[in-house]
Amino acid sequence: MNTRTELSPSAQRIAQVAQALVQEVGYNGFSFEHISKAVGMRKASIHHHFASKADLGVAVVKIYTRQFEDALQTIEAASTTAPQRLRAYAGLFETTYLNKQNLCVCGMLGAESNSLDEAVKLEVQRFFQLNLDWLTEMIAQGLASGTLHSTWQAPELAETLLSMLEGAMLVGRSLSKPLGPGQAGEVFISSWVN
Amino acid sequence: MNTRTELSPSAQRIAQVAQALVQEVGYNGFSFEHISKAVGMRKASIHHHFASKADLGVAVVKIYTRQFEDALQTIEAASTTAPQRLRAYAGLFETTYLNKQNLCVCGMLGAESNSLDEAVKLEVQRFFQLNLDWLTEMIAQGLASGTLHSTWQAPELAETLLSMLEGAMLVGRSLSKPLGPGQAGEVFISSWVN
DNA sequence: TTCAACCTACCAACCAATAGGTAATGCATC
DNA sequence: GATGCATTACCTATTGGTTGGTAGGTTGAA
Repeated sequence: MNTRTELSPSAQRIAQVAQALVQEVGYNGFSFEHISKAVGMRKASIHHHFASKADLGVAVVKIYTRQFEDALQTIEAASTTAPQRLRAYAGLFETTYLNKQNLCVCGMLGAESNSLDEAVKLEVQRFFQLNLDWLTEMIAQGLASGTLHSTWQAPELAETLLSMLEGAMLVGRSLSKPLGPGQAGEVFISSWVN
Repeated sequence: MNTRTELSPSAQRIAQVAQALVQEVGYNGFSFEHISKAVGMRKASIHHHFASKADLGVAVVKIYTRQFEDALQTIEAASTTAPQRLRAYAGLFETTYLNKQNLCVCGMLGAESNSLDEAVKLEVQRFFQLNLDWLTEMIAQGLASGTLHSTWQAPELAETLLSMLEGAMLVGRSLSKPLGPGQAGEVFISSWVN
């Protein structure tokens, strides 16, 4: 299935609502009935657009991942140094959190990993790997050019940063913190910048 | 309800199984029927020990939190410097993860926060606050005594470290990483140790 | 130009399975 | 004989999903 294949307007609305529900209550926390009410369409019609819940889940993650990819490209275009880019990256998570203390779609699904259909799980995996790859490259560039300093290698730093941002959303929501992963990101990133 | 009130052997087994299920598939991912099968008791009998799912959830988190408190005391008794203690702390998470790539009970429930009964949510909050308080104190001691160095204050460092450990479990599970939060913890902690 | 064939979008009604939870009862043992 | 533990049987609501159908638009050949 081509990610760029555009969905019908109805399908888009459904996917949008589904994404919001995943971020709010998780994959196991919502049903077709919830979506049905939110979009004002009968359950059977939801099934017309997405045959199964797994199909819907896959679509949601694919769209989310694509948007993230676009955001990463925008960051690369808008800034040049690694510190700038990493801070902008952390900003993506902060922005998500600031909206109703939303979790990252894949953070939520990652937690629920074990109860997801294989296809959904795979898409979530792809999202994380994509993020790690991008972060690793940015950090490696920073280390090589001297804008970042650490005794650790880029891959470990990338994984640690991503973990921290995901975790900060989770902890923040639990404690109803007004601010999210932005601060944690800054604490971490600043330790590599001289 | 007194946390120290001991549960009957059956209730303990139920709570144990429930904890494992929370860590595996989350609060919304299991039912009384799952527990029933695992402990070899009828669904109605589970209800005899825990009137509602929320009651069971509260009990699980309370037990988990108590065990964590014990572990923190053990760490304080077994080591003296902040770096040692923080590394042992990260070790708690690593140990959890190494067992079937389990998530922290409260990491999982924190993600599902929005769909939890208030009582469960509150217990999860208590767990996180307790962890933050302990970490903050340990880090503050380290900063004061010179075994740790950072331009940041103890509370921010504590929150960042906790977030990172929680997040690392989530990301690790999603990518089926054999190693969990231990490495991320080390990356972070080592940046404060000279 | 018309008409049949074929789409897409949507719907009411229904299905079996599962959800959390209740009631009444048996059976120990203290 | 009350108390604690477990059972069978049952309840209602909800779950993801299916069936059979309608309404409206495209298409393409006669």
